[in-house]
Amino acid sequence: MQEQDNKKLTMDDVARELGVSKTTVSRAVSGKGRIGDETRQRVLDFIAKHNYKPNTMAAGLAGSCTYNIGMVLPSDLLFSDLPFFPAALKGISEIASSKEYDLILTLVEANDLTRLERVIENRKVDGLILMRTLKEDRAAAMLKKSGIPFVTMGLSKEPGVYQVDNDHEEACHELTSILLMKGMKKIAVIAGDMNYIINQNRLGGFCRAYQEQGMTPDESLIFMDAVTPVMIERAVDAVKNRSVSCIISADDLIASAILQKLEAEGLKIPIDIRLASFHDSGLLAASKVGITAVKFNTEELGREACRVLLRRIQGEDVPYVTKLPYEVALRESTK
Amino acid sequence: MQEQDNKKLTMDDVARELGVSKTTVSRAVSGKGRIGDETRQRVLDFIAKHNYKPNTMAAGLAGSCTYNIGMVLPSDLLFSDLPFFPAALKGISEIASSKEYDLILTLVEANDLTRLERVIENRKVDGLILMRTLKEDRAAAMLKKSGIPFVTMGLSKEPGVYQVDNDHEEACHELTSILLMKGMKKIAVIAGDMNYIINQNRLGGFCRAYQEQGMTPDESLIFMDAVTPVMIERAVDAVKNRSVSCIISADDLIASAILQKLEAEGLKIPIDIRLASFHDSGLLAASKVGITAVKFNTEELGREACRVLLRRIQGEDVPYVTKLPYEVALRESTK
DNA sequence: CTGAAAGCGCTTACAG
DNA sequence: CTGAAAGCGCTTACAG
Repeated sequence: MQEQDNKKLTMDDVARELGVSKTTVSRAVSGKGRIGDETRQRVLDFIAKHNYKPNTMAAGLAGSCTYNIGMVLPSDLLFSDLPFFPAALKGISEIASSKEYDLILTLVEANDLTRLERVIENRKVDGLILMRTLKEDRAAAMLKKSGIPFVTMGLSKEPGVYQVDNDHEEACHELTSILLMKGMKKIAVIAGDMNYIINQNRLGGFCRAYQEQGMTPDESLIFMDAVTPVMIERAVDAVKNRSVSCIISADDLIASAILQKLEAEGLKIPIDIRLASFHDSGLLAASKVGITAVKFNTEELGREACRVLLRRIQGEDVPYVTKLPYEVALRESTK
Repeated sequence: MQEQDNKKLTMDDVARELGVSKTTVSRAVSGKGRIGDETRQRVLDFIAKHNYKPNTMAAGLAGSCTYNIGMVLPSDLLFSDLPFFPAALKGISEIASSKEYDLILTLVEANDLTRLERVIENRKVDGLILMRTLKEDRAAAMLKKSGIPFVTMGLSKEPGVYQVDNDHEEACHELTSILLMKGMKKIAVIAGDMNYIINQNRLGGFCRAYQEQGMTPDESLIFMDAVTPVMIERAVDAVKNRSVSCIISADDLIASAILQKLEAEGLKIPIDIRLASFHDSGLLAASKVGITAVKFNTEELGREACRVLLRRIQGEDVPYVTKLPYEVALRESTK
């Protein structure tokens, strides 16, 4: 009780109280360097009892390690793809905090890397997670050059980058294959910002499914970069009189805009047209008919990304690409 | 170009190159301490040209300042009250990064303060923003004891706490008053977790509006802690045959659940019943009828909270309570 | 297995 | 207005 109210204990205090050197205390705390079992235990006991906490700033300066990991998120993703960020964050936070790491969150605006550069140059983090990959990934390129460990959520085209993904390509491939086999030959796709690799992967899986069945997708039914409600409405307009059997929406925000538009046009699902989506967030719960969707465990994606990063920081060998499973939930909307 | 690839410049390097002391460089960089205008300019020019960046760890250790600010969020709020966190985050990030501060995000689970304690004990931040206030605010209490500057988003019952809020009490008071004056005497309220002060404020404003018009709200029409869809459905069930004129929903997630339930029950808005909500997020865009809502500028709330915190960190005097405006948008749902 | 000492890159009294 | 020097609290060769 007494010590709690005093100035914080330093390593010096601990060493003095115990009659050992700072070196010894440091070794006991960090687990690095040779030290007798008994001595280590004595130090550890004392520390636990008196609630000593090493000063991160000092440790960082001396050992160049911060116990911080950086998360980098394009700020527009805060609002689109809504359920993604919170879920991923929760997973990352869980693993990070179990290893005593804290999280520094950097929102990057468009193509402006200054905030990210500051974090790197100030050595505020031991490693980073890029929460989304881009076609022209200047952030990934910069990080690679800087030599700091990092992992991306989603596939990256930069060679030699550690990446964790739900395999959206394969997921969209499977979804499309199923729809095709069910007899829907004319499928439209409405996808978001094609600068995000994830959207490219989805589209890629879609096309591959067609090709594997010896068909070619109708390019006039593929709508890319549908980032505003108006663009989505236009896409639906362009689709509605062409006897399309099904629309695949590249995420739930798009799907819910499509739903509204279809309703406004008086088109019923699955009678007049069918609909399938990615993600399966609460956004679609409002729909009376169940919407077929590819489901991902985004929290687990966050956890895994964080695990991989931590291993990289420790210098462990990790495979470059980790793919996590997905699940296709078939529901009424594609009956 | 040359220096960019070399080891990072240190303050020592700069001092040597310029033929001045480290002290002088430090003063020029920090702006603290007496220094000649001309000297300062020389140093600043050199720094800009050679892209010198002070090492935060070192500065932190010596001057005990981290250039980090902490954001603390109860993890359940990541998913409920959906639009709040991203918007607030964006605002905070904007101000913080304009002052060269980075953001450390701490998710706290239920009543577990360990993560927060770690951030404090490791002195990882210069100050914190509590993104939500609680009835029993152990986090606020702990921070106050620790003496570290912090501000809360939302009102706090702890005395002597700096707080920034949208004045939900007054907002709900105004909303309710308007509804009452429009002749809706029997209003039900469905509110979320009452551990959050914000929900108490909303309810408080509601009751005050009744009292000011010489009436008493019907307690059996006030539903608190409606945190699951099932509870919200039950509340609607309890309301539906009691000729209630309007339901006030304490946030958009609840409102959208209410909408679904009303639709399932075949109740039309505003014919059979009316509805008003807080926030006005995209969640309600799916509704065909416009939903009356109190609107807040959450991004600005984030900005202001961050400004207040930064002033506190600098030791400036700031009023304890800052209230930001709101707006009542009357729409079809309360016609 | 343990310790004395130098050093990480800053800040800040204290002198001048 | 400027500088020499001590110090922030750790880590880590280097010696023993």
